[in-house]
Amino acid sequence: MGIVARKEKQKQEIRSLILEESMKLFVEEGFSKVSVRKIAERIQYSPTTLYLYFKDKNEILFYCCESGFKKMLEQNITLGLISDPIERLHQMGVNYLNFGLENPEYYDLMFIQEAPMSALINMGAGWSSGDQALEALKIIVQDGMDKELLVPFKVETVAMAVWSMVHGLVSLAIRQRLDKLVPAEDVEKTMHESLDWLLKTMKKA
Amino acid sequence: MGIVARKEKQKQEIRSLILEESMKLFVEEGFSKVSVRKIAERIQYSPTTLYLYFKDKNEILFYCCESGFKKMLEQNITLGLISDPIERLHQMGVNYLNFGLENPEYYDLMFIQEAPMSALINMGAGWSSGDQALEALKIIVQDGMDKELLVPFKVETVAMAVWSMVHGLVSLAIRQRLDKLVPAEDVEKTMHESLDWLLKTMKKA
DNA sequence: TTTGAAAACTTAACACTGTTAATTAACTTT
DNA sequence: AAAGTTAATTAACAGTGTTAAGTTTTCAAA
Repeated sequence: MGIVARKEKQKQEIRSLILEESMKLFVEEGFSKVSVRKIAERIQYSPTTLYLYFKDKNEILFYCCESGFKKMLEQNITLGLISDPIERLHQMGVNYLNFGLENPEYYDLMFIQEAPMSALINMGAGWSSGDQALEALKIIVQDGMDKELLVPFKVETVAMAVWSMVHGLVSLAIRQRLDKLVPAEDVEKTMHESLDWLLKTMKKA
Repeated sequence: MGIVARKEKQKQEIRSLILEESMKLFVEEGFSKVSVRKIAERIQYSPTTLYLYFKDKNEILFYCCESGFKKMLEQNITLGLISDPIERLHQMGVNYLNFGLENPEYYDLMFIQEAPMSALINMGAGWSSGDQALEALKIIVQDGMDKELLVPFKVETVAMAVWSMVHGLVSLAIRQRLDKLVPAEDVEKTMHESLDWLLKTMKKA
């Protein structure tokens, strides 16, 4: 059945086209400016056609997240070389901050907006590449404790703490809340200092 | 000029009415469900009337934030009794987590949404009660260092780290991202453990 | 090659959203 | 009472996500 396979392929191509153009749109203009009609206009289709390929707008955003996570994981391939858990964790944090600050629209979608998560709930599926990053974090923390560089504690708890901190930094920065604490031009520098402080502090004496 | 004063008072009353009803609305139905028309319907005025009292919707939300901060500060009055900086900081963190989890709609507005901040930028004014809370945090951190309970570091940096962490915890929880790390029923407990871990970790040995 | 069903796509419409300009109603001052 | 000022409204614009109904295209069987 070569013909049904080809049709399936075409369908997937249009799906990809929709996702690509959606991503371009919110990288260019931010999350709030992405509308079904604007996406449709870019791919030269009627707005309602999108509903033949995706359940609703949230589902489109959900799949855009996936590609965001891939982007994020790519940034972490350099990590493979670092073996010291603390240093590795530190570099992971630095990458996280940089990703957030360089791709605020992606970050917004992946971690701040609720839309993609409500799509996730309305679907059976999980969050493949999203979970992957969290697993990596847990493994490093565990490794650090095994090598007695971190004081022993429940791994999930420490992982949650570390993730929350870097997420807190990025999300407050993106939403201009850190300007209240330090001058705007010092925000990025101070964010990195905060990360340094955390790692220095949690390191076993 | 008793008459002009009375008119001014009436104007302020309607302003308050708008704000009260707006707050009720998003406590009941969440931020995204608050629309100008819904507010107007509740106070039995035409939607456009709101624009005679506020520049736009963002400005309404901005003033709702103010009342959120007041609510938050109220929760902190019990803090006055605690003199030990670490314990005080800990209780402050606990209050913060509780406020976020108990008033997710308020928290959303105050720290996650960008709308109120863009209103702030379009106004000359500052963020009176918002800044106040941050000052309190800085003072405690400074106090902890003075009393040699915390290792010396740039105060803004440590304050930013602590705030980011609790904000990260709350905002990830509100957006259902922590379910990816621990089962939903353990989220709240683990959040508090993360906070405990931070304070235990940052305490000078 | 023509027919007919299935798939792909579009048009029209609904019920919303924030916001502005023009218009009417109400109250104050002369 | 007439004129002027303020307050509130109606009508409208341009946009949003989404659904139902109608149209066009595709493609296998007769």
